[in-house]
Amino acid sequence: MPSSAEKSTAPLAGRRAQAARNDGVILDAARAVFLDDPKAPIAAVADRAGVGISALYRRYAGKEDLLRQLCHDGLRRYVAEAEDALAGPDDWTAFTTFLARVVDADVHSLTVHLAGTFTPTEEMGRDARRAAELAEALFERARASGRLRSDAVVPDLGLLLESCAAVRVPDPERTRELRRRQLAVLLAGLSTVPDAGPLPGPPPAAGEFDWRWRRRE
Amino acid sequence: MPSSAEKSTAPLAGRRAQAARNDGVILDAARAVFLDDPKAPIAAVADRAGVGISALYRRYAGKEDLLRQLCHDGLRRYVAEAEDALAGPDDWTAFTTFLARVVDADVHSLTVHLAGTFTPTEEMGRDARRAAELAEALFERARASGRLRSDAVVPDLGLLLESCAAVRVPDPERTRELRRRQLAVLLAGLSTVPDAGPLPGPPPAAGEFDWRWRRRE
DNA sequence: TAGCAGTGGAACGGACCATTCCGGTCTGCT
DNA sequence: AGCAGACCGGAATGGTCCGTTCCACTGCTA
Repeated sequence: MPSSAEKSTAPLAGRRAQAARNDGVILDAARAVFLDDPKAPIAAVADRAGVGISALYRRYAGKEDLLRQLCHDGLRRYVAEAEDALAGPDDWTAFTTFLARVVDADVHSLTVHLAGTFTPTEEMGRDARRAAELAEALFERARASGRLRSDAVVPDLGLLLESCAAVRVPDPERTRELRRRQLAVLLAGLSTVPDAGPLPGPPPAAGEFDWRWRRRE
Repeated sequence: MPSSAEKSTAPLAGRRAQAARNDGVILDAARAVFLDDPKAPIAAVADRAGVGISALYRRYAGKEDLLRQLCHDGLRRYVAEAEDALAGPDDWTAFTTFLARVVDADVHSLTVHLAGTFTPTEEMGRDARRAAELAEALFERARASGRLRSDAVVPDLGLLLESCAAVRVPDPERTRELRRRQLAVLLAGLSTVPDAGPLPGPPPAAGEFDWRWRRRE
């Protein structure tokens, strides 16, 4: 309990400050909780954040609202990482560091795995489209670098991210390490190799993973 | 109507036959349902099987019992496929066909993903141990063939199977195709390649994925 | 034809959860 | 100083979902 010493200047003190700080605390807690279990109860978030349920409902109209927010944040993160990577000079490096960052931040769980639990906004649709464009750009540059096997296609990225997100152990830090390893294996598998035969079956198609976004009834 | 003519020989008719047939129908339905959603309600299985709930409870003491049975079957399937593959002459082929079969049958979802929903029997423990031995044997043979990259370790198989099981679209047949593709990528990634750097981070350890088997409370 | 294995499905009781509501506390303003 | 209201903790509410039990019924089987 900081007393009334600092008043107006500093980054807010007292009740207001606590409230403002809670904004972040709650969002962080929500991210952690729903990352661990997409259908965790709201109360779990409140507990994790160390606040009451009211603090949550003061900020979000309901669970769906919170989920949507979280998912949208993840989407934005994805876009941001893609843009950042795209700014780099080396084609292959841009591709791999983008994937590494996205895997590290578990953006996939934050977006795809939360899909269907809320009705998306129009803006999310736009962001998703933009994300797809950027991913394609990254992919094309990777292909241009010549290090990508020729029968790999853009939607393979979906498979790759899903695979990495599936790796999961109780300890988050260890999870990150194992995912990095898995990513390395997958990237090696998608790289040009002299002998390897072609990948089997029809390659994944563009919208083939969108089914998750259909509202679950 | 078929009176007491055929009594013991023929595949049974009438009430008894129906019952015997239901055994299989129910098990199939249960597999399909729980593969799709490990926490599906019992009623979903009954519906899918086209029988009443009683038909289920006549055969299994409860949900846990059914799940355990299903899981054990999966485990046995795993062992059977491993033994079968081990009998083949070519080291690398034995390894890859084993994996393909296990992935096709979705044995991973049947075992690991159902873990923690029931208390395992002692026999399952034995079978699990045997499964691990066989997997290791297969892995060592693959290594002996020289086609496996040197920094791959046995527990990487767990990562691999988890990854493949994570691939999932509404259509089961398409799911199988996509998983085959994913498996191909992963195997390529685990194969010996001239330039590739070493895999990052500490490799997965032996019991590192056993946490799922701890009873969820 | 009596009896019962086998069954369908309603009913029960409990667990779980989103959301609302009711005091209470502290603050910023007058 | 004092008060209106922002903010909050957490109990209470109402509803859904699900495992399991129960009971009436059917048609073999002996």
